[in-house]
Amino acid sequence: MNPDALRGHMDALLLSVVEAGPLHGYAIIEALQERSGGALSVPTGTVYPALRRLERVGHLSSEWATVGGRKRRTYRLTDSGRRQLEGERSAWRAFTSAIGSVLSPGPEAP
Amino acid sequence: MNPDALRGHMDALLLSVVEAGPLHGYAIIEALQERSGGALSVPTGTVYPALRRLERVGHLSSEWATVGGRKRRTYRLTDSGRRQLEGERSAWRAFTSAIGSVLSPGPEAP
DNA sequence: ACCTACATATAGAGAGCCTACATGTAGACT
DNA sequence: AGTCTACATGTAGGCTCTCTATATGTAGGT
Repeated sequence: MNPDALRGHMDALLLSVVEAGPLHGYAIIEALQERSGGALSVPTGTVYPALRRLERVGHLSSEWATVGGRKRRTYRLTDSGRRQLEGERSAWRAFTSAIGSVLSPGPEAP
Repeated sequence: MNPDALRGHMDALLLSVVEAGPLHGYAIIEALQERSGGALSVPTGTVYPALRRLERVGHLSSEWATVGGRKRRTYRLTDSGRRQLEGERSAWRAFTSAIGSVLSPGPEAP
């Protein structure tokens, strides 16, 4: 997967994964990989800063927890984040539709 | 359309538009807009450098022409570009599939 | 004279994703 | 005891692409 292709879609991915329930960073990375059938291997250096960014703008909130002697920062979707995710989903549909119509060869079926 | 979303998909778009036949930059911008139903308004400052880049790596070739007193640089898909376009299309399918499966809520249908 | 459409190009900014590196715990295996 | 892997978070710096803004010039209409 070309890294650049993910540009601008990372937010949607992260928000979508924490939608069902709170998750910590490491689990988010695993969930991303699992839900994409192994196609998405997003490095930690991408995910952790992105999560902080999403928290900074209010789409996520976080709290520390200690499980089995390990510290986890668990992220939760805020109301703002939920609205954002809705927007991201419709933007995604518009995006794929636009690119798809350019990429698909031949005349489109009416 | 969020500008960042196009990252890494510009090449596929440009190659796809010149697939049917040679076009010059300005016409490529119009074709992009038309074929996407108006969704894609890519600025000249994006397209012209991108076309030069694609020529530099060998996916496009260009030649100057003068039509109605105006100079045009007309781009044509090379063999390398044609192969690249094929790869871009399958990458696009993989990409939408991966993101889509993460974004779509609820359990997927088997 | 002025404005719009056509046509190409470059400089500089901005943002975000990646590679590497740094740090530390828990548990399994040798 | 020592080593290795999995778990877990984080930062610094680089890279590349897209965008904004600007520059330049022709053709044609009003």
